[in-house]
Amino acid sequence: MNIGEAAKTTGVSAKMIRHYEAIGLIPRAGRTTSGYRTYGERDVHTLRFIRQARRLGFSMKQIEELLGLWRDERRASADVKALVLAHVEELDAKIGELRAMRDALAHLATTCHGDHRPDCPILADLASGHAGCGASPEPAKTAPRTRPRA
Amino acid sequence: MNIGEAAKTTGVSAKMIRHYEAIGLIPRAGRTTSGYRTYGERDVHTLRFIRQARRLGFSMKQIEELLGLWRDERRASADVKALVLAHVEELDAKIGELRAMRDALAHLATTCHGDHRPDCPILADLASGHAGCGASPEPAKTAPRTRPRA
DNA sequence: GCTTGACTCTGACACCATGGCAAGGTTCAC
DNA sequence: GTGAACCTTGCCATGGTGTCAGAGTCAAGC
Repeated sequence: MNIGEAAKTTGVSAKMIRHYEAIGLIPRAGRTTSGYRTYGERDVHTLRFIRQARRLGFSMKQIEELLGLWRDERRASADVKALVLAHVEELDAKIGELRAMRDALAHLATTCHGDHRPDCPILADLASGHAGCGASPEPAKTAPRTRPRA
Repeated sequence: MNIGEAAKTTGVSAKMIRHYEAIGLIPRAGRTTSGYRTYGERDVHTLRFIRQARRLGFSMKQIEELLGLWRDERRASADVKALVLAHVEELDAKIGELRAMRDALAHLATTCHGDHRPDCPILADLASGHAGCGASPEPAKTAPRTRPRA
């Protein structure tokens, strides 16, 4: 299987497959004599695993750990669960931040009459510098942009 | 006021002030004969406006528009409101995605006994490739990382 | 006046995950 | 053998921020 077909069947772009190889997330693919990468069932499986984890918002680092656990026959399921629960907490934190922003903005919007006149409490509030959103956003792992292809 | 002091009083780092100037978000600052940037009340005001908007999760592009409206005496408050409501929708979408991930993961976690044994439905699910999270995450504007300083 | 420390300047590199483009090689069907 | 569709590598871009390096500037103390 060439990289294009692997991409098609796994939903991971060829570009990303190469990238994952480059950063060592997946082992170096086999090559034909002319240098084309080749993929088998096993590789496809791994790629699907990765795509699925990305969809669930895991960072590459976390996915590395998940892959390690996946490949380790002697893993303890508790380790997997802990990793997942930690990620759930991250998501909760992120959601909380966004919701604080959302609520602050929605409230602000209600204070603005929204017509042709120029005076606008929203701008006044922004200019005042006085917060309105309690959240103190973290670096905030960007969610994976899942497959524009599939 | 030098850039350092402007940074301190506005909560925008000196680095970012220079960056905003470089991308044209704020006008070029005045300079001393030796090349130091100087800032006045007006600049401080603008910077606080920007910081506040970032805190509320607006992208730089949106902030550019907000600044334009802010500076335009003849704006219609409806334009501001529309911009804000659009951003609220973006936030809602983002929150929805994250919550879908969160719920899928939380559910998955409940299926895993989480002990010393290796068998783990979480890994099995990831490996199956069969989704579990309906969300199809967008590029996902990273939330601003607000001031480690203040 | 000289030194020292705190500031400033510019520019480059890093993050993270991904896309895009370009210039060239390969494979396969017609 | 030719063209289309694929593959290769490598570089640049995104967004918003930090960090670092090397060099200039300023003010205060001696």
